[in-house]
Amino acid sequence: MPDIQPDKAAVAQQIRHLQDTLYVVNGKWKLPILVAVHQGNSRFRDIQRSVQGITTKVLSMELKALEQNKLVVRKVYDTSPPTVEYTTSSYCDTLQTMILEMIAWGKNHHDRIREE
Amino acid sequence: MPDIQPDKAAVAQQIRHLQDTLYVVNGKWKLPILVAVHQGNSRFRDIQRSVQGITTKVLSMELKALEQNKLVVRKVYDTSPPTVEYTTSSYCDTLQTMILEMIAWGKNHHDRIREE
DNA sequence: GATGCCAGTTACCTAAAGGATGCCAGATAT
DNA sequence: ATATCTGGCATCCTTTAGGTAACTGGCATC
Repeated sequence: MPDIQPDKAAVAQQIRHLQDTLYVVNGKWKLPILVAVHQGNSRFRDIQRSVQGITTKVLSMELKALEQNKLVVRKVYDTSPPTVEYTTSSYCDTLQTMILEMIAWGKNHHDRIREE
Repeated sequence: MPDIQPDKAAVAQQIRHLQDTLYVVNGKWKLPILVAVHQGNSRFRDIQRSVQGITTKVLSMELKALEQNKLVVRKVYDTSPPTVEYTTSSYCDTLQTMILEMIAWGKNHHDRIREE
């Protein structure tokens, strides 16, 4: 009976939330793509050039996934040839502080590694 | 000559920092494990029970990787049988705000998904 | 009229991540 | 005495992420 420890349940809950986030932004590329798009790269090739090393196939797949998760918006303009524009959604903005934290940590970590 | 756009370089730099972070905490399990350990689960089996669904093999591998990245500390006590204790390092604390942001976002995202 | 740009798609392949199962040895609990 | 706990390791297998390369079809440019 005293086996039930409420804080263990709370920790488990936190871990589940964390895993929900990881599920959406998993992989090498999703967050870098979001940053690139958010910073104004709206065209497919521009994004590809910003995110060093990504191939067209992977970028195409990742953009689709991000669109499904409502983080980016894809608009096609009926020009000739058709123009495609990617933008980040307002929902994507809710990720901003998290991403900024990750960028800051990465910078700090990089400096730290170089010191060794 | 006017091809060089300084803010493009800055964006590229940010993306690189982000990728450095992703490199350290990549995969399904590393951050959940860190949370579990940080919250006081110091024994192997306790961690395994906290991080739902992880197998001993994967946990063992991930703990080694985290130890190599100086995020967790492994101590063996010379009892019989030997007791093994995992704790988070002080360096790991620098990840805290980032992780808290991720947990918060995951919670919010989960609620948002359920509304649909 | 050949080349290159755009926004991708398709097919194929490899490496790595992750999962399933079984095992060990000493100790404690039933 | 036997069942279970500890901290893992070894083996085998499946899945998936990601990479390579080639191609498309309209338009513009050289």
